[in-house]
Amino acid sequence: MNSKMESPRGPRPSELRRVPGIDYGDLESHFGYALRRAQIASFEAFYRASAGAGITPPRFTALVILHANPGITQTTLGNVLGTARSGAMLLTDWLEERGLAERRSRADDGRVWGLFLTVKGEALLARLRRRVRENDAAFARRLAPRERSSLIRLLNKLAG
Amino acid sequence: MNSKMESPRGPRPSELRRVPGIDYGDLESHFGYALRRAQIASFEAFYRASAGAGITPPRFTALVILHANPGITQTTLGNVLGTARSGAMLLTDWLEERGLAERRSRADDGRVWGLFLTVKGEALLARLRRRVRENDAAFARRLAPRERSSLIRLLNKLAG
DNA sequence: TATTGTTATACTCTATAACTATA
DNA sequence: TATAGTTATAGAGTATAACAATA
Repeated sequence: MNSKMESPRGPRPSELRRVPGIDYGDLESHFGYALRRAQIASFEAFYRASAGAGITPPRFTALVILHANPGITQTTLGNVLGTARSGAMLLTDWLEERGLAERRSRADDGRVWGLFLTVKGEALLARLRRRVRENDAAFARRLAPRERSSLIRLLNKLAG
Repeated sequence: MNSKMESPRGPRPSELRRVPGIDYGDLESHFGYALRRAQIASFEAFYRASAGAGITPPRFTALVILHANPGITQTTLGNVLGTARSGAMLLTDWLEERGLAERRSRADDGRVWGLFLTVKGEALLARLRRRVRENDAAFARRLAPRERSSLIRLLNKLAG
């Protein structure tokens, strides 16, 4: 791991742990609140796994998508990530500056770039994938095996 | 509802819907990704319910907490919301400027404010609570009744 | 005309650090 | 000394709008 950490400032996952003596009202019965709490907990787990590489969840998603869909355009990447074109551009810049991805011009359409992971990008993804998976598994260990598959299924059903 | 909408710009929940023809790799099997997708979907539902009032999920949480814990301090509110003191301050300012909450000095400790909802704040909370609950229920209708209680239980177990 | 990538700009959220008043 | 609130500042993320090149 590199000892030079990126972005020591800026938004990191907050704690959102229970504060003793506080009455949370009916918050616990809301799906929105329960999802928010669980997602923040999972963010924490992710950051522990990817600390030092500067890889956030959206960036990790971009690496996975580029690996599985070589030659994808920036606009499509933005659609997958749910961001505007300009955001996909900044993300692509970030990856390219670090030599993780590259833009290649495409003969069939002069307007678009095809995006590809570099060898370095593929290597980082392979390393991260292992650690993220381990961390995801460790995080999920709070549940019984049957509960885990049940939760994934329910979440995907809920997300539509 | 007021026709004057707040913050027409700025971050709103993005879509993050499946893009046809894209290979998502093993993203679906990650808890982090499934949680993120489900949470964004629930954000969308929340924003539909609270559109126009400028109430975000953290602000709604603050209203609920202030209602259930009258006289709470800003620092404690920040702990509940998982934000720094300065963030709790800005949130309190926002609520106070709109006449939803007020700061009262406390005789026992000159350093702190006691925070309270105003009559207007209580009224807004009552209205929002109904609509948020309805929307939460509509959102959850994608699941069978037994699945809903199961999901809430699993999420809370996961969040710790 | 419509779309892609780009650039410029603005806004929200939230963190850190230093300051003041009080404990 | 420690803590609450405050203020100032900075940074990340992301949106909108306008522009040039290409379809």
